[in-house]
Amino acid sequence: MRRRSRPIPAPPEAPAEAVGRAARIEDVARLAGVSTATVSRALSAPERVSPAARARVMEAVAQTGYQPNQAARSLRLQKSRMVLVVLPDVSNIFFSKILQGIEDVLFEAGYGMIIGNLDGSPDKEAHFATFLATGHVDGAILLNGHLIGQGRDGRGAPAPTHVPLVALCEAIPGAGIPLVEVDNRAAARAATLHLAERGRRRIAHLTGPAGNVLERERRAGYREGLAQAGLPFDPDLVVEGDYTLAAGAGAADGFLRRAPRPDAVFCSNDEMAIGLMGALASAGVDVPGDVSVVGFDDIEFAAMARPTLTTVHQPRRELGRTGARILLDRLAGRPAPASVVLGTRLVERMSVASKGG
Amino acid sequence: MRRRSRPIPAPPEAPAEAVGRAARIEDVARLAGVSTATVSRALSAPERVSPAARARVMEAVAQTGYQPNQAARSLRLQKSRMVLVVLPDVSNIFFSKILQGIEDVLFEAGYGMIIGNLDGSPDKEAHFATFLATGHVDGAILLNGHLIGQGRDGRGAPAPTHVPLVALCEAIPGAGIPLVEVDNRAAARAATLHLAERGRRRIAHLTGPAGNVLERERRAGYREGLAQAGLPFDPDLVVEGDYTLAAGAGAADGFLRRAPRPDAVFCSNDEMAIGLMGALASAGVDVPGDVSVVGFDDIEFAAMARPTLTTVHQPRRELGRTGARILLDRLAGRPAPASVVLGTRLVERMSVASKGG
DNA sequence: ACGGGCGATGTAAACGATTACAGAAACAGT
DNA sequence: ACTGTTTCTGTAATCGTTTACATCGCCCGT
Repeated sequence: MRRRSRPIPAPPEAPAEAVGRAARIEDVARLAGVSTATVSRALSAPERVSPAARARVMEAVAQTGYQPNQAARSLRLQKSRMVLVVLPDVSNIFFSKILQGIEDVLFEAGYGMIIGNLDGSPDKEAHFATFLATGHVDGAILLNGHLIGQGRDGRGAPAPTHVPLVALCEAIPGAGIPLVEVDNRAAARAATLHLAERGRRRIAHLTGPAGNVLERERRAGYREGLAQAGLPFDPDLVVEGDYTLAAGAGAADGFLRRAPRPDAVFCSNDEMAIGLMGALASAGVDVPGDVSVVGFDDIEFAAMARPTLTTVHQPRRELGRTGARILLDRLAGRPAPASVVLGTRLVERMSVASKGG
Repeated sequence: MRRRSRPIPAPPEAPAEAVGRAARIEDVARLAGVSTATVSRALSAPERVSPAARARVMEAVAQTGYQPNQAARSLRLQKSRMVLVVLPDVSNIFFSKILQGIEDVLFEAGYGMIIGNLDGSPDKEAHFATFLATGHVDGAILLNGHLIGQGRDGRGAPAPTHVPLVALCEAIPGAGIPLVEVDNRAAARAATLHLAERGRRRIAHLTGPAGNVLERERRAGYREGLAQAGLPFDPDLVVEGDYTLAAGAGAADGFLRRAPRPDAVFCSNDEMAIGLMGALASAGVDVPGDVSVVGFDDIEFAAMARPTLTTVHQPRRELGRTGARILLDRLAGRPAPASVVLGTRLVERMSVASKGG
C-alpha cells in the first residue's frame, strides 16, 4: 500500500476545527485571546462586552463552530429549557393535533418537547412521574390525570417537587394545577339537543371509558340535553366504548338489538362515530334516516366520512397552544390564569336528518 | 382572619425531607455516613459495595427520595439518554404511528424521545440541525432528509459532528446513514398491476410532492407496473398532490376533465385517496365502478371509508421500532445493518372493481 | 513477621458552562 | 494629583454527578 505522493489539502467543509471533539468555550476563549467569562458574556449579554472583544469572540465562535454544551448549561442554570408532554397515545389523531399546537409555541419560546407516551402502561406512568423530579424538564403538560392523582393504584405518584404543570383537556381533581379545556358538558348538551330538535326521540350515547373525568361531564351534558328536550333518560341506551373505530363498529349490533331501536346516537368521539356509521351501513341501516349520528372532536376525517359527520368541533391545535402558553407563563413567573375554557361549536353535516313531524 | 389555635402536624406525604431543594447525592452520603463515591457506586454497581454500606445507602435514598440529577449525569457521562426524532408533521397520522413504534423501543431501552417537528419551516430545520450538535441528544432518527443534505437551500446544515443518525422511510442521498424503509417501487408496481389486472386501462397516479425521494420510487414503480401490463404511460395522468385530504378532493375535478377519463387512480397515500373518493362520490361518479382507487399506507381510516379502501399496507409501527432498534445498536456500538427493507402487502377492499372483459 | 493481593472506601479531579467578586483601566471633576 | 465612578475583564467558585487513583485494612501463604 503506497503512500500518496502529495499532501492532501484539508477538506473544505470543516472550517479550521480539529477533527476531534466539539469546540468548548475554552477553545473559543483561547482563540479570541480572552477569558471564558468574556466569551460567555459576549454570547449572552453582548452589551456588557467591548465591541472589539465582542468581534474577536464572534470570529472565534464562527471559526470553531462553537455551540454551548447543553448539559453544562442545564446543570449550571438549573433549568433545561425542555418540557415534558404526557399523553395516553401519540398515534391518536386527536392528541397529535394538540401536540402540534403545543410544539408551535414551545418552539417559538426556545423550548424543546419531550414526549411521554403512556400507552396504558403503569410502568410508563411511573417512569414519567420520576422523570419530572429528576431535573430533566422545567415543566410538563398533562393530557390525562394518570401521572398524578388518579393512577390505577388509586393514588399514583405524589405530586413532584416543584415542577410547574398544566392539565390539558382533562381536569385532574385535587391536583390544583391550571387547566385548559372545553366545556364538555355544554357541548354534549348541545349535541343531544340538536338531535332532539331534529325529531329524534330515542337518543343513545356511545361514551368513552367510564373512569374518565371528562367523560363524566359529557354524560352529564347528555342527560341535561335529554331533560331539556323533555325526553326520558334510559340507562340502557348508554354504552361504553374506548374511543376506537373498532369500539364504534362493535357497538352497532348492540344498538340495533335494543327495542325499541334508538333513532340517534351521540358518540363521544369521531372515531367511534365513524366506526359506528360504517357498521350500521353494512347492516343495511340508513344513516342518517333510520339512525342519525353525532360525533365529537371534528377530526379531519369527519368531513370525509360517508355520510359526512355532524360533530362537535374542538379547537385542538388552539388547545395545545393555550396550554403551552400558560405553562410558559408559569415558567417565567408571569401571572397565569388558573383555568381557561375554549369554545366548541357544532358542525352540521350530513349524518343527522330530520324525522317525523 | 384568626390563626388556628393548634399547630398542624406535618403532612404525612413528605417523608423526612426538608421542604426546600431536592436531595443531592451529598445529602444521601451524609445521612448514610459514607462518601458520595460510595453512594454513586451503590446505585450504579451495587456489587462493588459492601452489603452493609449498600443497605445504609438504600435506606438513605429512600428517606430522602433521592433521584440523581440528570443534567449533572449528562455532563459527566457525556451522554443524555435522549434521542431526537425529526419529522415533517406530528399531527399526521402516518408519522404519529411510526412515532409510537419508535417510542416503544426507546422507552424499553431507557431512552427519552424529543420531537423535532419541522412543519415546513426552514427556521425549525436550522434549529434542530444545531440541536443535534449541542449534546442535547445521543442520536437522532430522521423521517425526512431536510435536516441534512436536501434542505431548501440546496445544502442544508453540514452533517453534525458525530451523532449517530438513522433515516426512516425516506432515503437521504449521500448522507451515508442507515436507512429503514419499505420497497416503495415494488409496492407501487404491485398496486398499479392490481388495477391493470382488474381490467383498468387508464390508470392515473396522484403523487406526493415531486422533490420527494420516496416519491420518485413510487413513480418509477407506477411506470414499471404500466409497462408490465402493456399499458402506455401518459404524463397527463400523473398529478402532483401534497398528501392531504384536500389535495385528494381537489384532484377529482382534474381527473374527470381528462379525455378519455381515467378509470382508476393510484394514490400515493390514503388521505388523498379518501379525499378523492369523497369528491368523486359528490360528483356522482361511481367508485369503484367508474373509477377504482388504490391508496398507500393502510391507515386505520382506510377500512372505514366508503367504499373501504384497497391500499398498500405499510408496517408503520414496525418501521418505527426497527429504526429505533438500529439507532440503539449504533449507540451501543453494536454492529447494525446499513439498511433494512420491510415488507408491504396489498390489502384488497372495496374501492377496486373488475371491469370489462 | 512480612509482602502481596484484594476488597471496600474516600479524596479529588473531571465534565463545560455561568457569574459573583474583585481588580484594572480609563476618565472626569475637583 | 487625588478620588470616585464607570466600564471592561479575569479568577475562581459553583452546579451535581462519576470515577481514576490512592489508601487502608484484612487475610493468606510462606
